[in-house]
Amino acid sequence: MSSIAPGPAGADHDHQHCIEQAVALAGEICQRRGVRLTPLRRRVLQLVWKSHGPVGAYAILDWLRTEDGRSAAPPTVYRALEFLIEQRLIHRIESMNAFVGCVDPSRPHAAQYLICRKCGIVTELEDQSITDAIAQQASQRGFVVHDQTVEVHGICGRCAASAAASRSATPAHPA
Amino acid sequence: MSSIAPGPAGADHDHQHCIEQAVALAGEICQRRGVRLTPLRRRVLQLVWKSHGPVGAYAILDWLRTEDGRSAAPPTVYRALEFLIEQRLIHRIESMNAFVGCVDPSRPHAAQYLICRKCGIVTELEDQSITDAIAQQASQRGFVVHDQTVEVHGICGRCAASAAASRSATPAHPA
DNA sequence: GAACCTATGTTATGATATATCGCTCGCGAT
DNA sequence: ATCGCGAGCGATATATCATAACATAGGTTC
Repeated sequence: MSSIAPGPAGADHDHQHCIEQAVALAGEICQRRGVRLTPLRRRVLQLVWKSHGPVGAYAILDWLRTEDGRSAAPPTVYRALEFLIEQRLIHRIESMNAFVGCVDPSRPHAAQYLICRKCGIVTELEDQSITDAIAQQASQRGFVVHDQTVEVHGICGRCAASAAASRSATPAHPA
Repeated sequence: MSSIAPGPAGADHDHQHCIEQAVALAGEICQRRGVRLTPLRRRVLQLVWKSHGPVGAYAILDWLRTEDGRSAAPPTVYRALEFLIEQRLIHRIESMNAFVGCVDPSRPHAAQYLICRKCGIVTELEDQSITDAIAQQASQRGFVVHDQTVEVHGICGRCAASAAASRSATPAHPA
C-alpha cells in the first residue's frame, strides 16, 4: 500500500473500480468527441486516479518510469495532462500545483473543490449557488467571467469525525 | 512607463498615492500588532503595490537588485512575502503564483479576486454571499473550512467596455 | 511514395520555491 | 560591559514545477 489518499468513502471502498470506471467513461467520451485517448493518455488518467487526492505531475512521471519502465520526460506528462484537462477528464488544483480526476466529465461545469488537509482527499462540488453568487458579483462590476477557481482547504467530515472521536477517548484538556 | 497594470480606475489615477497609503497603513497595523515592518519588508510591500495586478516573487527580486542595487536572493524575497501574507498585508494569487496588495488589511476577511486577462488588474471582493454559499456547502458535508481560495478569471468592466467601443468603431463582422 | 499531421521522444532551459548555515544586531539579564 | 538569545537577513545550494525547441515515428491523403 501507498500513503496516497483513498476514496471519498474512506479506505474501505473498491478504488480499483473507481479507476476502471473513470477510464472506461473517458474512453466513451473521447470516442464520442472524436478525440484520441491514446495508451499514454489513458495511462496518465489512470495514474491521476491513483488516489482521490491531488497528484503531482512529477509523481506521475516517476510512476511511468518505475511502474511501466517507460522512458519519459516532463513534456510527456504535461502534454497528456493538457489533453485530459482540455477534455475535462481531470482538473488542476491551482493551490497545490496538482491534478485530480473529474468525477463527472460528461458535461461542462464550474466546479468547486473541498480539499482535506489531513487525508488529502478532494471532494468535487458543482454547486449552483456558489457559481451564481460569484457570477452575480462579477456582473455587478461589469466583469465577464471566463472561469472560476474555487478551492476550499480544511478538514473533511471523516477526518473531523475521527479527530473528535480520538479527542473524546483521550481528552487533550482535562478541564 | 512599464507595462504593468495600472490602478482599478485605469491609468489615470495617482498610483503613487495608492502605494504610499498602503505602506503607511501597513506601518500603523504592524505597530499596533507589535510586529516589525522592517525596511526590507516595507520595500517589498511597496514593490508588490507597484501595480494593481499580481506581481511575481522574481520580479520583486529583480527590482531589489536593479532599482535598489541591493544584493538579494530568493529567500530574501520569500521571507518578506511570507511575513506580509501572515499579516494579511498582501494576498497570494494561487492560480498565478503571484502576489497582490490587500486593499483592506485592517481586519481578517475571506476575499475573492476578479482577475482581468487583458489588463491584469485584480479586483478584491469581500462578498458575504459567496463566502456563505461556500461555507454552507462545506458544512453540509461536515467539512471544516480553514480557508477559501476564490479566483475568477475573465475580462474586467473597463476592458470589456473599451473592447466593445473599438468593435463598434471597426466592426469585425460586416454582416 | 511524397506531403502532411498528430503524438511522442529527447534535450535543454526557464520559473517558482525552500533548506540550511552563518553573521549581525538589538536587547534583556546578570 | 558582556553574555546569551532570538529575529532578521545574506549567501549557497538545491528542490520542485513547467515549457521551448527540435527530432522521430506512424498513420492518412493525394
